[in-house]
Formats: sequence, C-alpha cells, structure tokens
Amino acid sequence: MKAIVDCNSFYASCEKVFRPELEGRPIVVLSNNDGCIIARNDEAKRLGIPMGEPYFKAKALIEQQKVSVFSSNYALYGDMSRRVMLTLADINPKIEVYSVDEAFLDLADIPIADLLDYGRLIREQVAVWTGIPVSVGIARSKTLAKVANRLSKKEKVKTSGVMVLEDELAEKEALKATSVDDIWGVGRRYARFLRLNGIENGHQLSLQSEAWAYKNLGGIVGKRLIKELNGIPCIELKHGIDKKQMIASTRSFGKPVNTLSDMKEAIATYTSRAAEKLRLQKSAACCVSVFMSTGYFDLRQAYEKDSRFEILLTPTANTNELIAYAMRVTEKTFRQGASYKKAGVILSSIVDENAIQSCLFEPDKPSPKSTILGKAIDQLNKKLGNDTVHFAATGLEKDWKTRSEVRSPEYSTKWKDIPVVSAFHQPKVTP
DNA sequence: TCTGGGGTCCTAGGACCC
DNA sequence: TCTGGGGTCCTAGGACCC
Repeated sequence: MKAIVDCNSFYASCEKVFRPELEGRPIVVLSNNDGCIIARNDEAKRLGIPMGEPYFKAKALIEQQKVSVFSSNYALYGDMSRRVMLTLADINPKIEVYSVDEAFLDLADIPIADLLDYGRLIREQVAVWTGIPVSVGIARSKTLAKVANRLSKKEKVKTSGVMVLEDELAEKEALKATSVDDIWGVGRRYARFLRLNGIENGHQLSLQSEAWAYKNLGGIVGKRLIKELNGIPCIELKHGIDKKQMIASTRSFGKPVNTLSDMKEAIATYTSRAAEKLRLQKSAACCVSVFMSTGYFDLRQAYEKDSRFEILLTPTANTNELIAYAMRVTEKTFRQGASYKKAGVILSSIVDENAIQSCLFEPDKPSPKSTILGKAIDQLNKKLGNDTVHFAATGLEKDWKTRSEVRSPEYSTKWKDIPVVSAFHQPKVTP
C-alpha cells in the first residue's frame, strides 16, 4: 500500500501558523504580481471564492467579508515544506517528495489493519511538529491513494482526514464518488473527451479497456491510468531528488515594459536567478531561451508573443556568460512599439558541472575566473542576504518589478523576521 | 489598473545510419 | 514491369501535474 500525504490549503495554512489569531477567519493567498487567488482556507472556500480567480474580481467580496489577504511568500512556504517533509521522513524514510505540499510514502511493511492508525499518527505528528494540517489517502496505487486523499478532505469530519481503501469494494465506492475531472492524470482535455463518451466517474473509467485508453488517452499513459485505477500499481515511488532538466525564471511585470533597456534589465535579472538555481544543483546549461509577451487579457492590443534561443558551444553556469547570451537573444526578440506584460528565461540542455564537454573552438570556456567569481557571489549572497552582490545589468530601480503588496515576513528564514514571543505569568483565577 | 510560475513525460515525425 | 528493411536520435508540441 501507498500513502499520499497532502497539506490542507498549504499556503494559507503556512500563513496561519504565524498568525494564530486568524483561526476561524477566511484567508486567501495571491499568486505573483498579486494576480490570482491560488490558495484559500476552508472558510474562504465556503464564501465561494474560486481557485484561480483574478484578485480584482474577488476584491469586493474579500473586503466585505474581511478576508485576510497575503501576497505569496515562497521563502516561507519553502521552509515550511522542508519541515513537513523532514517530519514525514522521520516517520517513514521510504518517501517521495512529490511537490511543495505532497509526499508519497511506501507502506508495504505496515499491516493492512494498522493503516488507519498509521495515517492518524502521521497527521498528529505533522500537526504537532509544524502546525500544518494534512490529509492522508492510502490505497494500492498512487492514483487510488490520490482518490482516497481527496475524499478524506471532502468528508473531513467523517474521516478525520485519513482514508484507507482497504479492499476492492472500498476502491469501487470511492471511484464512484469521484468524477473523472478529479482523477489524477485526467486534465481538462481528457475530462471533456471522457464526458462526451458518457464516462462520468472514476469507476466507469476503470472499466474501460487498456487498448481503448491507449488509443484515446495519450498512449502508454492512458494504459497505466486504467491499471492504476484497478489497483495494479504502475507508477512507482521515486527516491532521491533528480536534478532539474530545465530551469526557468519568468515573471509578469508590475507595469508594462516598453523599452529595450527595461526589458534587458528584467531578462538579466531572471537570467541571474536561473543561473543561481543552476549552480545550486551543480549543473551547467547549453541552451538559453528568452520569451516575452503582451497581456493576454488586454483588449487594447493584439496578443503578441515571441521567443528565441541560442545554443552555447560550451555549457556554463556562469551568470556573466549566460547574461551575455540572453542579452543578444533579447535584442533580437524585442519589438519596438510593443507593450510587454510578461517575460522569462529558460535554461535547458542541462548537464552535470563535472561533465562539461569543452569545445574545440572555445578552449578557455567556461572561464575559470568567472566560475570562481560566481561561487564567491553565491557565498556572499547566502551569508549576507539575497542580492547583496549582483550584476549591474540587472538594474537598480527595477521599475517593472512584480507587485507584492501584502507579503508576510519571512518568519522562519530571516533573522530580523523571527517572531518575538512575550511570555508572562498570569495568576490563575479560581471561580 | 487589474488574470501565476515552474515543471515532467510521451508521441509523432523527420533526419539520419547501415 | 520493377527500387528494402531495420534501426536510432532528436525536437516540437501536446498532455498532464502542483
């Protein structure tokens, strides 16, 4: 059996840990640029605020209902995620960290009869050690565990946040209660297709033939999905963390960018962020892509997007070299007269830093001096705070910077943001 | 005024090899 | 009249995930 442990309303829960007075109050967390609502606690969901709703559309309701609003604070969520995952790994080292707020656990060694208690133990331990509420779904395959997890959340009171699909009957009931859109691996496209073919819930989907799924649901992926729904695991737990094959840094602008110099500043900033991530995982990249686009929802101008890339002869993780390439690509891609809303950099063709194949025609690349410089900059920024030292190309004013107007402090990762707790003794009053 | 960001896996089809 | 067979590698694009 496998478990999926999923943090409830993760970002909203992280904010609440440090603001206990918000207990019982609705909370939402916004995407970058304070654009969309990407997390809501139960109280906010009950007010009918949909996931992914643009903030400005929900603003009236939010103000009227006195919903607490937070800009996203990824430093905080990343650190809380790390604490949750460490807690889970402490309980069960056979763990796959699947996303910032989810992990799969291998429960092959736990007797079926003990699984419910085991799930409850996980919930309690994580709650006590981190303050984050989680839900636990347990079943024979990852896909079925996901189904169980979702139902445990939906019927939180009845299931107390843990659901085990202990036999085929339980699997069948759970699948009947789950519409196809809510099955892991069925996205918008397939859901529409399935509904058109009269397949509404997970149980109906599980009855389809593998050949049919192969033909209609993305080949081998569809075939696996059918097996997983029938309790035959096809997606095994992955242990250890893989290096990323692609590293991106992309942002919407706080206000439109119309000049090449602003665009270059933004792209240089994103490039240096992506290069940091690249060095953090001890890799180098061969391909630098740059894209930029106008506002998708802007009716005053036609939507416009363009991207270009350049291949480096020698892979590198040096910010200065990557910026130089990115600037060239930016100049070719930028169109004078366009009003850009969003841009980004993607580094790909990633190799291990120990496996850099040097090029016959570039014997001195990557430049050893730049490599040493990069390491020194990373160390300074780690010790003294992000952006203590940066490349001039990334600009100073950053007029285009992403909006983030209601960001909470970095309670757990910044010395000056650590909460101060005042404790005092209050004599007990006996009635 | 105003709508996020960062990933993975798979397949089809083209280019190429012997 | 008539022109083989069996492969690999790479990329773009589509689907999905959180």
